[in-house]
Amino acid sequence: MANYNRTILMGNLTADPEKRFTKDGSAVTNFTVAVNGPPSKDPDREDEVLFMPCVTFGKTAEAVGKYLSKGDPVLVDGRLRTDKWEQDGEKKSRTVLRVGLVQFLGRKGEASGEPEGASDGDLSF
Amino acid sequence: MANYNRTILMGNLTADPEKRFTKDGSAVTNFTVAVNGPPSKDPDREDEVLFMPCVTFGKTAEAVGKYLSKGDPVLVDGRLRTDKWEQDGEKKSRTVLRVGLVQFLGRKGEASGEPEGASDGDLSF
Amino acid sequence: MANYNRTILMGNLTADPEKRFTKDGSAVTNFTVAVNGPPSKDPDREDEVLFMPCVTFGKTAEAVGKYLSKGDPVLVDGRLRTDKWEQDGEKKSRTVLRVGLVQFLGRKGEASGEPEGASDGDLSF
Amino acid sequence: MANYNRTILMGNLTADPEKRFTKDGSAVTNFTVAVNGPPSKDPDREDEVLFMPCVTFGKTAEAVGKYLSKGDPVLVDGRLRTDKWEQDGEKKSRTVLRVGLVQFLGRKGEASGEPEGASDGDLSF
DNA sequence: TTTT
DNA sequence: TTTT
Repeated sequence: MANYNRTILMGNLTADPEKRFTKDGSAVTNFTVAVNGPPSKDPDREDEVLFMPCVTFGKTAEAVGKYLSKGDPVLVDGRLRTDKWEQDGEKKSRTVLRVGLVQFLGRKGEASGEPEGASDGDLSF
Repeated sequence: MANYNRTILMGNLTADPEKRFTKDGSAVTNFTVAVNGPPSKDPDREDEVLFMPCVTFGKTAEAVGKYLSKGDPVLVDGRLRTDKWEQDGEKKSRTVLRVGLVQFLGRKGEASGEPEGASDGDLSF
Repeated sequence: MANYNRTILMGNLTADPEKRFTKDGSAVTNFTVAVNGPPSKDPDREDEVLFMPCVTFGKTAEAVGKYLSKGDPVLVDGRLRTDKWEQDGEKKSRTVLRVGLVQFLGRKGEASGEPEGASDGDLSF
Repeated sequence: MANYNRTILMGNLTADPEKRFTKDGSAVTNFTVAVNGPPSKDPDREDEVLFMPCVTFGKTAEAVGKYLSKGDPVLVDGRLRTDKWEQDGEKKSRTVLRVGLVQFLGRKGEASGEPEGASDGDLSF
């Protein structure tokens, strides 16, 4: 059976990333990327915004926790996953992006030509 | 501000697509694509599956409604969007894929070499 | 038969774009994007760089010709195509990216937080 | 500086893949994928076809050499690279896709629903 | 819950 | 809610 799963987003962090550690000591970092759609032509409709919850692991998680903060622009590349859990006996689910590669695109409102780096999970050139 | 939004998935329809029409007569078709992850190594954890709700519009929506059904393999290419609504006074949201391009990959369990077509939204070669 | 063709690159213009017009008056703009690979670990090997020749048409071509110049960072999204021609009786070919969407990512060495725009071919959100 | 490089193609092998081994014994497999564009509306112009030279390494290269042959449909995901060499004192270059992930989509003209596998480079779900 |  |  044929399966493929790839998402590429560019946008801004809605808040500082949250880093935690698993029992075996490896980092897991969560953050949300806001990706704006085009300005709506209809003045009564607000612009479309995608708020995408993201997770990273390992080295990438370390880098994200260390270098990114609220408002920073990033490009993320990863695979979508349905997260499932129960809350008050109710089944809940949401789509999360498991990010393999993060490209830092500068700081919030700062120079773009230069200072970024890449946190390249396992996706080498 | 820099934004980009692209998702490419390959998987199978979880059910027959649901076609409806807007007031102005254009088609809107909803369906869900199941994308399997790799078989889990841990026998106690079930395999990861992504269930991605998809929407299509216009000509693509017509084609999807006409040619696809439960189980059929497809490749979809589109942009993610956060859908928001209220239910019993509670704010709800979920991520939906607005599909621009659908590639039919044959019918459920049928020959793949030949019979597919493409429903190419506005994304021409 | 099933076909799909998508390329997403982020890099910098190697030179000012070249705009021309077709007989029917629509714009065609050519440019090349340099995409750097990761720094080579082997000090004797030079870093990998991709030089990708790109073409754009219509409104996107106008915008590229007007707003981009040598060194500017961009994200491009499009489809690859094999260009063929004859030179001195020899058959030549090369791969070119037909760009549908260009995201301006600021000017060479300039602020990134703000001044970019998007030239969105036919790929609406 | 911000760089990103991703290509996703679906098409058919133009010939049997060619496997060789590096001095250190790891496999390198070359093949070309033909990706058809939409049927040309102009009957005098032949349809666009992309012929993309691809390389794979390691485990993926083994799998490609073992399971794929001329005509087989595949999805490939990777990064573009400019290959340079000299021929008769002339500098030559061409674009090649360094494939990280290969999805087998069945055999030439065979059933698609079932028999494929994935050769997942380092790009796990 | 949200970013620019 | 789920597909192969």
